[in-house]
Amino acid sequence: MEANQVYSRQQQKERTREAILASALELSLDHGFAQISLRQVARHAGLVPTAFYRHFESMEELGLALVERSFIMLRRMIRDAQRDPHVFVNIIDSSADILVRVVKENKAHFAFIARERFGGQGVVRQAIRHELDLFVSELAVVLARLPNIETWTSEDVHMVSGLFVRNMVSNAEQVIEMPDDRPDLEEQIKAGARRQMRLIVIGFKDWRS
Amino acid sequence: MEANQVYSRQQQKERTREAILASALELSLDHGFAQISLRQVARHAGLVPTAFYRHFESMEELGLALVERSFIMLRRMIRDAQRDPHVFVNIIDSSADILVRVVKENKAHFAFIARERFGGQGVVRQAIRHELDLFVSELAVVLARLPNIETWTSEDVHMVSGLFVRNMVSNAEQVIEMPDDRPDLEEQIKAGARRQMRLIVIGFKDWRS
DNA sequence: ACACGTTGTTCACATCTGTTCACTGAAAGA
DNA sequence: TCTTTCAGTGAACAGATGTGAACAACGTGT
Repeated sequence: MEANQVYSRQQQKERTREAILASALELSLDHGFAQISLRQVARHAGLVPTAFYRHFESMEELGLALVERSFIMLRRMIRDAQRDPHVFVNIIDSSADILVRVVKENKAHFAFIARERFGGQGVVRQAIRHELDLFVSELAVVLARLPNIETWTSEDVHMVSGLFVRNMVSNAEQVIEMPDDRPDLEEQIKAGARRQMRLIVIGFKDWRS
Repeated sequence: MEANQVYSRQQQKERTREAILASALELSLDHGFAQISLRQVARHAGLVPTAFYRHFESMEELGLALVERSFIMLRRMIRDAQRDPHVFVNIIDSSADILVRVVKENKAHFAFIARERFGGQGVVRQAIRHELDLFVSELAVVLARLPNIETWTSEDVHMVSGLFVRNMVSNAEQVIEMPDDRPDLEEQIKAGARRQMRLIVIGFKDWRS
């Protein structure tokens, strides 16, 4: 190394580990995680292929680390959103805004989840499905406290939660696929998301069984 | 060839083309289309790698052929479903039944669409998105004639159509991922789909703007 | 009957892959 | 200060990959 005496051993190790993760995320944006090779990741991180093994046993382990990391990000986003004062005033409109903004900010992570949820190799895909199921359950707990919903059966609440998460994922997909030079589409996506949420919410008060 | 004098040249060509398409579809069920190689497809179809080029210029072209084929199947399914007398009696329940049945029957095609919709390489993914958009528009025309909806703006109808297609895709994904040895899950998926559709339909009559 | 065109084969090559092994240099610990 | 530890290197491998060129076999139109 040139002038890295500044960093301790642990710091340096953490640094290159970070570089590997970032490289994998960036490369999988273009080609999908399952398509990229160990050598590509190492090269992009400025490493020789064999050095990869000092940090991950295999590409699969790297993939699982990315899943974990992506969902940590997702949960932080939800937590922050719940603190936002705007969501009390108008849940639907602000949710759409927040979704679009956060997805744009963390495009690579969301794209990773969206793609590998189906495209990925066995274990990674399984991990994502598990995390998503968990996420539906967590949202169900939040929803259960809403005015029109507090009398519903837990099955019904779970269903609605699934409906919301599904639409969240789907809208996130749209934002990811949105070309950078078409900011008009952003408003269109938001409008669609709002409409969908409103329609679902309208059904709440007349729901039975 | 051993005893294939029975078949004309065109017939034989069509046969191996068919074999290539079927092989690609079958192989992509396990690993995803983007992961499989030209050589694997050729081998599985009983061909030498270079013979592949007599039928497709590249794997990408093969992928596009599979997209086309899968959506032809999807449209035929919708057309047949509309003829089914049960759908008049109870749209929601029979839709859920039909969806699960057809997806089970054409698992490979649906899995291909679901996976490559996001996991795939650029052109294939783009083709699928385009076909799906088209599909939403087609469904919108059908929906526009429904009792509560005929007064809506076309934008709103399009939105609802998107909501339905999205849920259809999502439920299809669940059916695909369903283990073969768990037929109890099937009823659960149907129940979920029914609930979701009902909730959305309930919103219809109170929808405005 | 014969020349042509087309499907599929055989051989070849350069490239990229994952993984192994022995190594080096410098930080960490004694 | 001397020794140990360990992140990163470099060369080497066996295998898979896409693709090109020459060639064989055989339906097809003349």
